[in-house]
Amino acid sequence: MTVRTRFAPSPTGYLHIGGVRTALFAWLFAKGQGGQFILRIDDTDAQRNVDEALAPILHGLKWVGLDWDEGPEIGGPYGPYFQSQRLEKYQAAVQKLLAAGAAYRDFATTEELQAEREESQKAGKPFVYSRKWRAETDADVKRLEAEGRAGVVRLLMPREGQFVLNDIIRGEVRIDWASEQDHVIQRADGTCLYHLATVVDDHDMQITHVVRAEEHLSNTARQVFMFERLGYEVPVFAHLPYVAEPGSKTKLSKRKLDKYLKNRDFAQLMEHGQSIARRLGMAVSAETFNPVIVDFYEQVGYLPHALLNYLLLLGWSLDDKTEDFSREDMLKHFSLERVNKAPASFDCEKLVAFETRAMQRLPIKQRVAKAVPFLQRAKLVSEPPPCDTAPYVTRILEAAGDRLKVAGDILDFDDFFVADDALQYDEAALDKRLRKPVEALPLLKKYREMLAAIEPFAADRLEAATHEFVEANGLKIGDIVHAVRVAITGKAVGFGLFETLAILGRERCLARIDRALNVAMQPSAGKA
RNA sequence: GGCCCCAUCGUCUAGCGGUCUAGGACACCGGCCUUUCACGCCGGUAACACGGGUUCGAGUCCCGUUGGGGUCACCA
Repeated sequence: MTVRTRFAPSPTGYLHIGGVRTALFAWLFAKGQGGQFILRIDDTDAQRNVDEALAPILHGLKWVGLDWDEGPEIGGPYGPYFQSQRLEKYQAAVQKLLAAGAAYRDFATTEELQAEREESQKAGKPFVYSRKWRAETDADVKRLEAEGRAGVVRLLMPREGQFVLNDIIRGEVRIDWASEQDHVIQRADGTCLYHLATVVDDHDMQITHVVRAEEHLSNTARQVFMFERLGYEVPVFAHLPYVAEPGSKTKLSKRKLDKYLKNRDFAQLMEHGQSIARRLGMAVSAETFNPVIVDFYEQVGYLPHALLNYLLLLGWSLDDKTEDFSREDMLKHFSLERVNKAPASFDCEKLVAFETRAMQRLPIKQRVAKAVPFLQRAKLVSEPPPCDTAPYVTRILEAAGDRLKVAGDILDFDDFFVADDALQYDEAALDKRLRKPVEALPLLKKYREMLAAIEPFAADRLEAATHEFVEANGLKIGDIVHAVRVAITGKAVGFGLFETLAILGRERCLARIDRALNVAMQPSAGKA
């Protein structure tokens, strides 16, 4: 029997980072042993814009490369894969449970139930429904309906003994049946609830292993109860620890961004992403654009594999040293047995470290291919790009080396793409390097003349000439290099100056220096 | 609060009774390199929550305490 796992998100409008990890583990477990990974949409809670709320989830899964064998868009032999389209199946299961004496019709009102709950709470006892409005016969049903009551269907849960679960990750877990409620599985209007639906679907779709987050652990007893009373084979369960907040053990949630933003690393990750997004002209509201949502990483230009590699090690490890996993390595080595039991907190710094390493290893050609779309989105390069774009960006990225951590970082080098007379100067750098040192402007002028004559206008020649220039004028290299950098890039920081000069070319360098000389003679913008 | 789960450096983890004076990675702190930034290199700080057992021997097994977390819907 081949292994079949599933990921069953509800259409919330975004893909949570913890959800990706759950999907990853389920995907790896199945695909690693030649099985199937199924995507099913838990939309029993019929919402209006399912398509709209689902799109980002499908998109996110595709982006990280977690492809599904059956599910939305591709269908499959056990469809439909949307719970909202499977109601008859659930209703049939309800009938079966009713017939088997595993469920009953119940006519209690919300208020009556609430009263019972409060009573047990007052008594300090766990709530156990009295089953007072349970209809045992058709006559009961008639009588209760005549009272104007609406009937739901509840599970007739055992009230003695223990449920024993053998979880792949957590081992043996015991729960007293008495602590379980008579859960509602069908509403008065005939619609069905999640617990029933998930059991019916997992069976219909022949799921062999339910790999899901730990918050479902306490749901397992009632689900297994249904599997058994429905005469279904019970799948194997594996409950993953959840992904926790940075620096805490509380479950990571999209709703607590304000709190996470107080974490320095998280705030930094966010700010870095937002600065890129802003330059792309994107909306950067924390509500829709933040590191808890997977889309964030795609928009900013992270490599999907780096995210996956990081997430893989969040709660799982192969041994005491292996950190880098190719997709093949992951599939080959992953096992649920080695998943940790304790929650793991989301560590931004480490994610960035994986990303940095992955980007460094990416061949230059691919780095260029990742970067160019960002230049286009920022309107720094036209679309389609001029034919000299690729070689030009290649030179920049070669010079930038590992300074490009995510593809969007290419925007740090926007100065290579703007017109000479549109270059923005960092005022602080201008003050420090050109306006404040008394000798700066005359020196820069002199250096400009040297540049005008130098042949060839190439990095190594420029470097040698600059050293000669420094020596001839009794300077230190720092006396000229910083001034030139500010003059030609507008910035205080950047990669090697001589590469920068060479890439820009003589004409643009001279034009920029001339303009900088002019600008530097004006008073600081802030004071003007 | 009831029930359930969890517990090794700041973080992710290795460790499945002796090889642990606890290993790796990220972060951090020094130093080197250096035209800025980044990288790189060298070195360093840093953990078995606590208390009882079991055992010749416990980070590793058991119990308790403490702490953390999850869950208690006609949500999924």
